[in-house]
Amino acid sequence: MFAGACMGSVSFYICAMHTLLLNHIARYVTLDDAAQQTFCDALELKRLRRYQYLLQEGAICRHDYFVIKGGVRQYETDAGGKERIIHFGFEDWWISDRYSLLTQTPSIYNIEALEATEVLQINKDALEALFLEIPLLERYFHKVLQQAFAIWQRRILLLQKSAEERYNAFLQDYGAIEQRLSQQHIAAYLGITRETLSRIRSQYAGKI
Amino acid sequence: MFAGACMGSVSFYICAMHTLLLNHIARYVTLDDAAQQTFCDALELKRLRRYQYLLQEGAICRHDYFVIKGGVRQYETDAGGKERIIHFGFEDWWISDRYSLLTQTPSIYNIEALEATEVLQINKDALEALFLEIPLLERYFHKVLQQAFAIWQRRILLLQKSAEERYNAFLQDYGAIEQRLSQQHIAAYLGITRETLSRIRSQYAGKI
DNA sequence: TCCGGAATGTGACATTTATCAAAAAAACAA
DNA sequence: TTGTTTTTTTGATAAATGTCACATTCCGGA
Repeated sequence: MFAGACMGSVSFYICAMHTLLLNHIARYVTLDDAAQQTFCDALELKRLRRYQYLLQEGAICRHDYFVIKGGVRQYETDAGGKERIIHFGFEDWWISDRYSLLTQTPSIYNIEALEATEVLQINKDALEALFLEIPLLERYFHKVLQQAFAIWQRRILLLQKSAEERYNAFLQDYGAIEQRLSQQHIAAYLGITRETLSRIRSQYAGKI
Repeated sequence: MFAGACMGSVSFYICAMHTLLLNHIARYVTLDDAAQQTFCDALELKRLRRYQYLLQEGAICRHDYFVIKGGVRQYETDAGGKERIIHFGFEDWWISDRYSLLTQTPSIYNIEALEATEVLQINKDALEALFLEIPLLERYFHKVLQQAFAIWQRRILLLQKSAEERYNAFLQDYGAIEQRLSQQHIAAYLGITRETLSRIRSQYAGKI
């Protein structure tokens, strides 16, 4: 167990499970050991089986989640029962319902594990408290959000284009995780039906 | 002239043009007078006539802009010459090409004044330097970005819905600025043609 | 006031995508 | 393996939206 591995001398409080996140942070800011320790202390590991929820519609989102293993999807179920995926989260990605987290109102989204998944979660209030203590930490989260924002801006442009263009862009951006997703999830992410996606794909098969 | 009004004793360095922005900041964090002064010193006023560009395709975006009067649109012109508006900016909104700003690569967007407009601009590097000096300032920008992100998340969901639903949501969210926009700009924002928008609107006329 | 250009509205038709139904293929469990 | 369920593919058809052409309205400048 990870918890066990964390016991013992002080130097072992930072566990293997934290390294992915600490490396991620190191790409943006340089935290000293004490700050790393303080931050890691606020993290909690959460394991999910496939189909298990990280967040369910109607609940208030109180955590930000960093995926260290596996993958999740964040989706809305509309009045007609159709699912629209607005975001995926795989290794090295932060995920949560930012709107619910910000306003502390019930979420309209579900976040569900696509496979066996492990995330590190941090409580919103705990994180905000840490920002006061460690300004560099806020700088990290700010930078990560800036990057995410830039990507989402691009996505908005994409959603205004044809089904085929969206799929091409998806392959470019998410080629690495394409094999881990079902067609219907890709379609739900692109805002098209699985039938349309299937037809686009079969066109390609002919061309290649 | 504003510049003139700013001359004289030290207590007048913060000008009328800054109050909208300072009030905006005050809604998120509390800056002391010195910090306000330092921040305002980094700002520059820019006036635009209608149709004038704040940013042109191909240029590297080096500023973040806060609109204090008037309005702008941020749009892409695609290969077929069709314009897609990804964002508007009116009073009390920050606007810029976050991707270009972040990566310092040429922008694919134009930002153009829709009417006579005044913005306060701040240089990216100057702002980052200020973040080190005034951590609360980074907190403010982080919070503003969080809020913008939440709104954009919602927009992505909307873009996956029907033309009519998008228009309804637009009226809800931007009812206040609807009269200041032309139909074709609204259509370009919603990702539909102006003909389709015109037809949706004429349906309503019948219902009311 | 009138004129000319831009924006908006309308109709006919084309294209894209969704919907529904069912078959084929793949994944999974006993 | 075999049987069962889920996912993907395929076809026929419907609905939504786009395109093109042109009429109408709106608006600012001479």
